Amino acid sequence: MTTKTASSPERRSARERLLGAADELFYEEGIQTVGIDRIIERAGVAKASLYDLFGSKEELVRSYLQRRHELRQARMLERIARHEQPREQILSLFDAFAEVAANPKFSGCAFARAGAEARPDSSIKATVDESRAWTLALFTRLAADAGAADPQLLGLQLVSLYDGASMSAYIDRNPQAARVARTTAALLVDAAVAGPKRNAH
Amino acid sequence: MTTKTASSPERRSARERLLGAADELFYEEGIQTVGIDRIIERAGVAKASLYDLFGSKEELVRSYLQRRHELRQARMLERIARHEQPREQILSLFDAFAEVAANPKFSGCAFARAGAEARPDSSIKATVDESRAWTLALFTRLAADAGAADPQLLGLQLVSLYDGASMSAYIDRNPQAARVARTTAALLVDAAVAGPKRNAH
DNA sequence: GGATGAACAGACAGGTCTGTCTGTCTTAGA
DNA sequence: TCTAAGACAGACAGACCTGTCTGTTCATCC
Repeated sequence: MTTKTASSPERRSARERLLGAADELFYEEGIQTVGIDRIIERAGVAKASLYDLFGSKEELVRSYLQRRHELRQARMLERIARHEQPREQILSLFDAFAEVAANPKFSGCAFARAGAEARPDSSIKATVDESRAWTLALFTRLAADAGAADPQLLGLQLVSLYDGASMSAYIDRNPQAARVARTTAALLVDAAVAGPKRNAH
Repeated sequence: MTTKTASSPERRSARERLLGAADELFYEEGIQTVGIDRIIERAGVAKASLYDLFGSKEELVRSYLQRRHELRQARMLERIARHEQPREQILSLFDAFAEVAANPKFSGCAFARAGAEARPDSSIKATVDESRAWTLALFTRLAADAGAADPQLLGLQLVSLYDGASMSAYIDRNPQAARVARTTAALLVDAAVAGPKRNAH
C-alpha cells in the first residue's frame, strides 16, 4: 500500500510505523523527553525490531530528521514551482510557512529544536547542519534570481526572518508571526533589489 | 565579600555558588542534559544544601533563568541609556548582542532554549514567557519612540530579527549573524519611520 | 512441507536521574 | 559555654532509560 509490505494490506511496515511515531513524539515533545518505550508503544512495534532496524536511538532520530528534511525540501520546491517571478517564489515560501504554523500542533522548527538539544559532535547535529545549509542556499539562490545587490546578505536575512518567525510562532504562540515575516520579507527583497546604492539598474 | 557570608571572606554563599554553576552548565549544555550531581560538584555544595535552598531542580532552573533575565534587563537598559535618539537606542541593542554573540561560549538565547525544552505548563515556561514579553515590550516602546507608523509591527520585526540572529549565531556558528541583524534593523526602522504610506511627517 | 526471516512479547542488565535521609562539623550569637 | 543553624559527605530509594537477549508466531518461498 505504501511502499512494499507484500501481503498485509492494512498495516505499514514496522520501519514506517516507527518513523511515524518518532515524527509525532520527537517533534511535539522533544528528543530527550521521549523515550524508546513510548515510541515502540505508539508504533505497535517490538523493541527488538527497533534495534534490528535502526541500531540505536540516535540513528532513529537521525532518520526522523532526514525524512523531515526531505519532506520539507519537496514542499518548498513545489511551492516555488507555482510561480515564475523570484520575488513571488520567495514570498510563497513564507505562505507555506504560514500554513504550517497555523497547525495547532506546530512546534517550531524541528531542526532548530534538535540542534539545540544535540551535542555538537553528534550525527544529529550534522544532519541539522545539512538541512539548514540547504535552506540557506535555496534562499540565497532565490535572492540572486531576484536581482539582489548582495544575494548572500539577503539570503541570510530571509533565513533569519524564517527562524525568528518560527520561534515566535512556537514559543510565544504568536499567530501574527508568519504574516509579519511575509511582510518583512517583501520589504527586504524590494530594498535589496532597489539596492542600497540609490540607483536601480 | 559579595553579599553576606559574614566571616569566611573567600567563598561565596552556597546559594550563589549553585546559581553560578547552574548558569554555566545549564546555559552551555542544556537543562535536561545537566544533572543535579554535576551542578553540586562544580559548585562544591552538598546535595542536601541544594534541596534545602531550592527545593527542586525545577526551582533551581527557574532561579537561574530569573537571574539571567535580570542581568539582561540591566544590560539592555544600560545600553539604551548611552544614547538619546530612539534609532540609536535600538541599534545599540544589536551592538550589545554582537558583543555577547562574539563570546566563544555563546550558546544562543537562554530563554529560547529553555522554552524549547520546557513543558508548556511548567513554571520554567512561565518565566521564559515573562522575559520574552518584557523584551517585546521594550522593542515596541522604542519603536514608538522612533516614530514608527506601526510600532507593534516594528517591535515584532525587531524581536524576530533578534531571535533569528541568535539562532544563526549559535546553531550555524555564523559570525556574521549579529552584523547582518544590525544592518537589517536599521533598514526596518528607517522603512517604518518613513512609513509605508509614502508621506513622511 | 519444511526452511527462512521478519516481527512479536517481555524479562533483564546496567546505568543515570531526582530527591530523601542520616549524621557530622563549624560558626554565630545568647 | 551552650545552642541553633547552616553546610558538609555520602548512602539510599525508586523511577526511568537504553540496549540486549530469549523464545514464539506467522507468512512466504523453495
